[in-house]
Amino acid sequence: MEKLSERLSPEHNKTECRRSVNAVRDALYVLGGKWKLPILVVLEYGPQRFTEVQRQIEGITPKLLSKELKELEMNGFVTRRVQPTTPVLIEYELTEYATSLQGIFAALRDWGIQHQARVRSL
Amino acid sequence: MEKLSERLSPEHNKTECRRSVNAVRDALYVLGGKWKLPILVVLEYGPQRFTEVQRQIEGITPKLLSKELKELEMNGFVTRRVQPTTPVLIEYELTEYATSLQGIFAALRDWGIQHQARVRSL
DNA sequence: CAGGATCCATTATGATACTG
DNA sequence: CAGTATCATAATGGATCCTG
Repeated sequence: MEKLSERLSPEHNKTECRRSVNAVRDALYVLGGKWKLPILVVLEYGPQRFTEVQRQIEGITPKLLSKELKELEMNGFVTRRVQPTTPVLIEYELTEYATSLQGIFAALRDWGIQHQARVRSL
Repeated sequence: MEKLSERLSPEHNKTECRRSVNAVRDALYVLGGKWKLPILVVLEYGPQRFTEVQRQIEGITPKLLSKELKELEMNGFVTRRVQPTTPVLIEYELTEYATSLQGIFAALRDWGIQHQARVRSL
């Protein structure tokens, strides 16, 4: 891939660089932290209950899962739906807006798989 | 895009889900924290000195920058090069392996830009 | 099941100042 | 310039118990 630094003036280059950094930082602002991305990836596989999500993400405690889910809900990535059955069934699901994150999920997943292979080979 | 949950059995689905979560988690393990990705994005624009990097990432302190750079170096993403000029010139640059992260950078940057536009429109 | 409350330990991050 | 040292706070984690 062509390096940006080879085709742009130094000044333009820095401006571009900051723009990128700010975009990435804004993305990380809402997706940052240890658990948000893993939680979203789990929910990508369909609506799931609290305990289901907890089981898929080994290591997370209910306290943290609860907190992260609330933040994701506030940021419009997740919906908490209560099914009025008996007993009540509570499911978390991705919002329409969250589907815009698929590119990020895919990139992280693909790289993670490559990286796992690399680490094993060392 | 087709939903994974619509074409796979529930069991296979869960296995796949965990695989994805683990891949993402392993990626986040080396890229996690508040500053690693921003630092790598800056260095994508060419080798740069400590202070240069610091200026591009507003808010980072030298302590954190130093710590993060060391970790990135240990993980094989960054090289610290000392030019034997007078005075000495120290530059940080991405390694070959770090270029495998371009997909992640691009995904985060693109989404971040979209997200900025969305936030502004609210 | 779906969490909330509490208490404590460990990290992570931050502000400021300082050095070779 | 390229960091280090010191001090402080915030975020996160772990254990345990509790409730509608």
